Amino acid sequence: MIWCMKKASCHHSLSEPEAKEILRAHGINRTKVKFSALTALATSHSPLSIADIHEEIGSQSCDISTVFRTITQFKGKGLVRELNIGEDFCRYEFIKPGHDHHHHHHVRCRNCGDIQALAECDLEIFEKSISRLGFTQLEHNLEFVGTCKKCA
Amino acid sequence: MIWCMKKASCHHSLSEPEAKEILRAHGINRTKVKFSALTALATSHSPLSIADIHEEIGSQSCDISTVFRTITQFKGKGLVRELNIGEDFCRYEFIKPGHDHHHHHHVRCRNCGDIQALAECDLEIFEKSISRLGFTQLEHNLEFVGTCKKCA
DNA sequence: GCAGTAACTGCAAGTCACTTGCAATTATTT
DNA sequence: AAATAATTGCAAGTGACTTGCAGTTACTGC
Repeated sequence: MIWCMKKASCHHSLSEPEAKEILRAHGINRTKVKFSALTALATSHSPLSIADIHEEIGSQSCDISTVFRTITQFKGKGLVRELNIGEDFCRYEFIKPGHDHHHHHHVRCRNCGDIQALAECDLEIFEKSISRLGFTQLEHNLEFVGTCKKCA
Repeated sequence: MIWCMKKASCHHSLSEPEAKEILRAHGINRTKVKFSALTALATSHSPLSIADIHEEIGSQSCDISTVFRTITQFKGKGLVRELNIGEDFCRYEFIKPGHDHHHHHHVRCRNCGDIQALAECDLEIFEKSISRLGFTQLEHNLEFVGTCKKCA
């Protein structure tokens, strides 16, 4: 079980035709909001909040409720992973279809909010023990909060 | 790094004089609400939500905002640990002063909501790696969600 | 005990993330 | 191009949690 750090979070380049194909393949209408939200998520270096995405799209160009609905849809299609990093809102991370989304966790600075991704994790040891309790379909959520160099 | 399960969550018996002494020692006035909240937390077999505690005290006998304020105070004094187990509210766990509060995590059934505590964990390996990034005062939060036997 | 001070409380209103109903618009299908 | 289905803006609604304020209660020093 090796734990090491990655400098950047998962970041994908996403060409326009690629984005449109993803939407089509998932039965999502190709509207400006869906396209912009997908692109924002795919090209971001760190997980985005709904407000971040709304901002990115252009907050006056669309209603925030539409962003909420869009992300709910993306989540349902497996296009994003929802993160809870001890903030009072969720963040979302793009999962590129076809590419193995390597499961990982994050460290957030409690002061400046900077988020860094950790390398892939293997918590099978835990999950095996827990499954002996009779639990199935286990999901785990492991997040760290600390004070980063800049804020120390 | 050994992971094993405990059947029950941390549960303490707490005599009335003991409870009163804890409040006194922490500079908290001994009111009915503080006393009842402390006792409810200490004797519970699983982490309680604010609504749980309010219920326990007697929902008509005190305002829920008072419960929020009480728990905020307890948290500030280190009497409770706040848990986020993927619900849209927090749960609180009593930390008995003087007794080593062994750090542990939980499994929650996504269906019935049952929560079970896991044995003490040692995530020092992780934290050492993360501290090499320059992060200090690390806290981590690891929670599992699964489907329990009854709900499978 | 008793007055003075500080902590606590109920109530009502407010915040913030997130949801929902509805009617109008836009994308996709045929 | 018409029919159908998905998407959207707007406004109102949840639910957890917070806050201002004025009245009450607990603690402190005498």
